[in-house]
Amino acid sequence: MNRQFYSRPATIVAPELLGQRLIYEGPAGPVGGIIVETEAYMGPGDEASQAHRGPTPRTQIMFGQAGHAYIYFTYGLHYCLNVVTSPAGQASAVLIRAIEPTIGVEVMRHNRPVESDQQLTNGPAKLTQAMGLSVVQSGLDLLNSPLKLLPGRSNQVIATSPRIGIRLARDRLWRYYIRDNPYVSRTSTKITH
DNA sequence: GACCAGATTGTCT
DNA sequence: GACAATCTGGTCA
Repeated sequence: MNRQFYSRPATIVAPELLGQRLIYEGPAGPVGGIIVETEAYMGPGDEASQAHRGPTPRTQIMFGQAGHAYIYFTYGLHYCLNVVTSPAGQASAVLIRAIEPTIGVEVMRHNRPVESDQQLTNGPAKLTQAMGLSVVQSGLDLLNSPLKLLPGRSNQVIATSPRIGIRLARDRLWRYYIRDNPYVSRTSTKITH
């Protein structure tokens, strides 16, 4: 996994991130798990992307170098984690929507007390809360920081669907997830394979 | 499971 | 001033 891996369009990188391990070496020890759900955002040409109207102070990290983390604050109380892709300036990024918790599960249970581990990281704001990520970690280089990606499983069965929680460009099937994995954020009512 | 309301604040028009 | 790449907790079935 090198810079070249990330320097490709989000629609290519997003499905390839499925099955890989996301790890954050946090203050309470390493936390993370297997990525099971992602979404691609393609920059200014994508109406659903925050980069749609060009760079702003908030979105400038998306316009920077591939392989960096872009974490934003939304709905007044939630954080979402993205990986910047494509060559700098294109503002293409992949939203990490869900992971299967495998590393530091005790720490994540403490960060996010819920009844079942299935609810621990099965959503974009849930996994940032469980892993202890916020805008403080935004901008970190996944190739050289406490936030990193490592090889995990391969040969996963990948399904696609429309992206979730957006108003525009709902016709694009740019959500990718591992089929039948219990940690995917929701059982979509409208699955397209 | 489906549908709905409310939380809560940064960001941009 | 409108809205947001969401979540929780309620109702009804």
